[in-house]
Amino acid sequence: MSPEEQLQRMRARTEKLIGADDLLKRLKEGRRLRVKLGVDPTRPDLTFGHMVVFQKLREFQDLGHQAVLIIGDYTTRIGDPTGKSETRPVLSEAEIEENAKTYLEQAFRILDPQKTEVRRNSEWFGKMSFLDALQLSRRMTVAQMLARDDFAKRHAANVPISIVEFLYPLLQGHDSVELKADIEIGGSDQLFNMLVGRDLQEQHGQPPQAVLGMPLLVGLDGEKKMSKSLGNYIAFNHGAKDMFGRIMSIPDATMWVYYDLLLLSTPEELAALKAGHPMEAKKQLATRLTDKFHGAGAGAKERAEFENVFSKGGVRSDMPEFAWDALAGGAAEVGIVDLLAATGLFPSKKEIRRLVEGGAVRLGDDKVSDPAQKVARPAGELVIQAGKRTFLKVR
RNA sequence: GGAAGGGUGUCCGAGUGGCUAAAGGAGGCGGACUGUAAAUCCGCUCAGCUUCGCUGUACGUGGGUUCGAAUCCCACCCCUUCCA
Repeated sequence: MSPEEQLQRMRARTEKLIGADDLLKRLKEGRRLRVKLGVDPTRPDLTFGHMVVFQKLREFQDLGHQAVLIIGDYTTRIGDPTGKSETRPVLSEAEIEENAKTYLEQAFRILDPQKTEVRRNSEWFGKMSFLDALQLSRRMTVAQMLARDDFAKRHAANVPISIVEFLYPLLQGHDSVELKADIEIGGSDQLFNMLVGRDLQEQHGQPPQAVLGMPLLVGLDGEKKMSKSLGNYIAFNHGAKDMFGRIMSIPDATMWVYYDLLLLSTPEELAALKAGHPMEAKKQLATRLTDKFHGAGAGAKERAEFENVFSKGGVRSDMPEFAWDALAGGAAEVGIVDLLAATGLFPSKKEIRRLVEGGAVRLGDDKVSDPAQKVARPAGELVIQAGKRTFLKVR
């Protein structure tokens, strides 16, 4: 593929590409680019938001470039303030290590492990002295930091900004120096940090990396950025049922974004889908994404379940089962609230009571609305539904 | 170091001695409608119990005043602003 064509590919679906001319030059030299992508193992799950950026990295791999996946095990101990209104909680080393492990496992569902260089930034930061850190910190000014949008906002709103937060972009930037990155990929909210990498590289006499900002994936609510802390996310690790279900719950407008950024659909494909019924398009979206993470066929199975449960008002075929004796302690009958509480599927008895009073609970085909209702030991098996999506079986 | 303001439930935000488990909004959950979308309407939204009620916990932390405190007093912790 010609350098120009490669650049074209790299550019697809990006929000911003800085340093494109220079990048083209390197491509023309036939260089194998070192493509950096950093993730902070702050939480155990990767979400579909990460998928956008991982898929871009995968594209680079497919073009024959060197992917460098950097696990921010050291930086996580500081906490990236990006997009946050407050400082992140500090994780213990063990938690970070645990998260890092699952991150890799998940990342390789998208990336080609054979073509991925995995690094941890504790490799170099762990060796740095405090003096080294001070030297690093003198490379940027407060005014430069305050140019970053979220810092500026917080500052204006009198929301505290800790000094370590100022250090974060420098650390991320220093990673690029250590890795001699040719290009860094990140969400568009990472632009500032990635640009710091350019500055630092230049100060170290390295050619500055290109910076590629990917659009931020919108979450399930269709409005805010997908993030674990907002709860509006889909994780790589979600079970097929949850994954399918969550996708089905997104607003219609959002599904086109998902088609584009997650399935990399062509404009023609999108046009065809838009011509049909949105429900059908959404089912296909959910099916294809579920297949991607749970294997071919998983999506179709969930689709069938979904249609049975929600379109036909049926019950799920695979619901958790409980033994009556385990729940009721051998009693012949027990209150509905106690019965459900014993399953451990609900946060509190109050919550169950509310569900019952709100008419959300069904015993078999019968709606229960009295929390005092007793349930007798079922002769065979008894299906209980609480709310739209919680089913369980007692036998 | 000095001065002033502030810390309330998932979040935002009222509340300055009892009627406050704490207005209002957002979010969430549930119901109706439906395409588990959107829009709309309704209900719920700390926990436990022997549940038309009772009890426990909750307004930064710890004490105190009071029959009674988120509200008053003291100490401490934290945040913000201005001055140095």
